[in-house]
Amino acid sequence: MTAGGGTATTDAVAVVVSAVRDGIMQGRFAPGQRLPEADLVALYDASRGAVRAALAQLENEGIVERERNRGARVRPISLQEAVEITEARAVVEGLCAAKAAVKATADDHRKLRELGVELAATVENSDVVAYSQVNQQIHRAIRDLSGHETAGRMLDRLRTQSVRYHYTVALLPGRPSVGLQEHLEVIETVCAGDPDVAEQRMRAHLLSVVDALHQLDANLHQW
Amino acid sequence: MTAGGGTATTDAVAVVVSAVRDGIMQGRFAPGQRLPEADLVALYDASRGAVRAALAQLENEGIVERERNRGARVRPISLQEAVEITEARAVVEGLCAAKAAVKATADDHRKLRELGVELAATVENSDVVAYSQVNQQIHRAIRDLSGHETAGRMLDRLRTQSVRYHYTVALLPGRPSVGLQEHLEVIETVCAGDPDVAEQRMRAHLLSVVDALHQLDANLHQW
DNA sequence: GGCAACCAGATTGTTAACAATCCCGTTGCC
DNA sequence: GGCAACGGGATTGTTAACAATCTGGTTGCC
Repeated sequence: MTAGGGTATTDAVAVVVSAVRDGIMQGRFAPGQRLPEADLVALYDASRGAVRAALAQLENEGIVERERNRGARVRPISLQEAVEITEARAVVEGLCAAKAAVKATADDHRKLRELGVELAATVENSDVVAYSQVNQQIHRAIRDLSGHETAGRMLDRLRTQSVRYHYTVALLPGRPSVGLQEHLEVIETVCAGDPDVAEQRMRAHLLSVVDALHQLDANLHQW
Repeated sequence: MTAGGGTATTDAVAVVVSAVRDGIMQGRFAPGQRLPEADLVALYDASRGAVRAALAQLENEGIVERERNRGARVRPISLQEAVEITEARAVVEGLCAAKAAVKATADDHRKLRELGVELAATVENSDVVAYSQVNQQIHRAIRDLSGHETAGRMLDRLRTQSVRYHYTVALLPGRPSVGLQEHLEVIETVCAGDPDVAEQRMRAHLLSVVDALHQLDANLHQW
């Protein structure tokens, strides 16, 4: 559940990093909210040194910003940045899809199609939470199939930065069914073994997420 | 000169980070070499805490690896990893080229073409060092023109990981003239304002670097 | 001679106290 | 009343000492 990027520092800091990151993802820490070291020490029963190291790492991951002598706060992500992140995902996951199309075995194809069926079920049941989860599983599966570790690390990093937005995109009316269609196409082209088409489809899918983000923005300004 | 990624931590650690990073890039610290904290303290006259924070950041950047209670060492980069990094660069810089093709002004076109002329001169003079520098300037210019900050951060990170290899690629016989040709094509298509073709050309260029890397590997095994 | 337990030096991990900086309410003056 | 200097409290930055762990060589036994 907890993005497992990077090598281990020490145990204590890893615990704090995970806790704060999850807290941000789940919205328990709001964008812009301050994160005083003393509070984190009390919350997670860690030493100040550990908290300090954890904040440094989170800053490096881009989800926390620090100002000298003024502490850390949750970094707010603008819509423009969410768009950029999704555009970057589009090209990197496109690369993964292309590699996956070449490398995947018949057994992998079966598992991918299974995930496709699962995703269809979540749309049928209008289960937005499950939709998001299976959605992630599909992207993760293709990223794993590609065997491209560098791309994997980049995607880990991008994901942690933008997860807050993913939930909201799935809430757009009609979005899940569009997303389902696109995912099924991606899965089929990966199974077909054509790297170029697989890449193109994956990119098209994520660029449609970019459109959805803009639509989300329009809705927000309307209110 | 010094890759300027990331926000500022404190001054002292930033100094150590830059120093060690440059040391690795220039080959003063060899891959696999140990980096004892005490040595860095003595070398850069910094406190141990600062050195420690710096090592944590360098680990996060992927150019140093640490094992608990066993210290830090320069992370060796395999050829496979260099290939992966270049493949990732291909798609991300492709994105930048596409954006740049749309955004660039007539003045930008002029400056780009100037860089192309400079690059041609370095090939004419067989000046490999200057070739590498102008090469970087061209890629940097396109990345800046794109205005895509997320892609920019990703490229910064990729670059610091693989700089050791860049020098060597330019040393392959005939490589500079091939690279020159490709760069000129990229520049012209960006100036033409067609995002799709610009992206395609940039990707083709970097995938040809991937080929060069493989060739480098073959040469190495021959010796 | 070979091998396992052991010990000293070196190296890293952790903690706690000290110093510097900033924020914000207060005071005194014009 | 408005404004600038001041000061206490809170928060972060830095340093130094202490504890834990690893490495490599040595000793003693079989």
